[in-house]
Amino acid sequence: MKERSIDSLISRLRIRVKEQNLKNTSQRELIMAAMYKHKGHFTPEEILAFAQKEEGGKNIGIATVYRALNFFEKEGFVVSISFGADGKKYELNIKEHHDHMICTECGKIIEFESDEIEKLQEAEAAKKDFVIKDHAMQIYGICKDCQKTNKGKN
Amino acid sequence: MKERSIDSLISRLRIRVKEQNLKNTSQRELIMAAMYKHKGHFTPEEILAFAQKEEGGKNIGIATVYRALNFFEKEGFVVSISFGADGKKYELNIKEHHDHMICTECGKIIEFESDEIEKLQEAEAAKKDFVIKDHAMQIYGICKDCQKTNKGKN
DNA sequence: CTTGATGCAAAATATTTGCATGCTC
DNA sequence: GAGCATGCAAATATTTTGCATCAAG
Repeated sequence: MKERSIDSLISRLRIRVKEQNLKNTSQRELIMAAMYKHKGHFTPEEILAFAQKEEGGKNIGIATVYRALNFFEKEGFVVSISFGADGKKYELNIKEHHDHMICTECGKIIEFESDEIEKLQEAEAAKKDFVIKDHAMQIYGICKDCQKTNKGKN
Repeated sequence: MKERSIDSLISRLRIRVKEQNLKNTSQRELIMAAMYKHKGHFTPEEILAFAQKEEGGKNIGIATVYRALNFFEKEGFVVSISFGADGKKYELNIKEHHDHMICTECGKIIEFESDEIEKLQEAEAAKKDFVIKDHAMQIYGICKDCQKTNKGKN
């Protein structure tokens, strides 16, 4: 499971910004750095809180987080995942593979990877002349722990 | 690609309702029937509009749609998918497989299925002692049409 | 200096909830 | 009849936007 370093992420960010004749800002980089530190799936509000704890991030506003996340998502730095009542959550896209099992009882997210599935995805995409930029897979079900506690259901 | 009939869906709904000592209502059934007719991915507002066009659905409220969708999702009748700025969309879960390719340029959703991926998902879940109830897979990228129109990008 | 980005607050959306009343069972 | 579900409106929550100002290039 190869991961990118924060440095390579930031430099990729700067490249993408430059390519589009936009301006680089410390806020956007702080938001990315904050997401890098707190690996996982978070709401924009949570990401804001993390970013504000970063050096120099005291007064970042929520609007900036939304703007940054939308940009990151468009550029493929971030993926969003939504499940049930939990709303939309964002995660830095730093892993080679990107798949989740989500427990519908407790909301726990288990990550996994499969090269075989990856290859089959590429094969399916090729059939439809579709160029893959990113992918996400969610398996919904009952995790090990909840199977124990939740016998009589269904 | 086997699909359930609307009748089997409604009867499954009634069973789930009864099991939980809830009460069956025409609204919930109308919402399900409306989703069945308009196969695809829709926002709660869109689903409301469809349901209101159903016989006897004139004055269904948006709150009822949200309540129904939350119930349907909890019970596995419906899956939600969220991508980029498009917000959360719901789809009746009537197909055996449930996978999507989403074009990040035009938002088009291409459906596909793969038994092999299905089997691998089961294998992965087994490794983690996870009981699959449902699954969803999204491949993000550029569709055939947008590849033509959009040469110079990236 | 030009123009994109930010922070703030307001606006627009989306989603949930309280409550009186209607319907199932 | 008892109690869940509904519709409506109000309350929240979420996300976007306008605008004055800041700051990158």
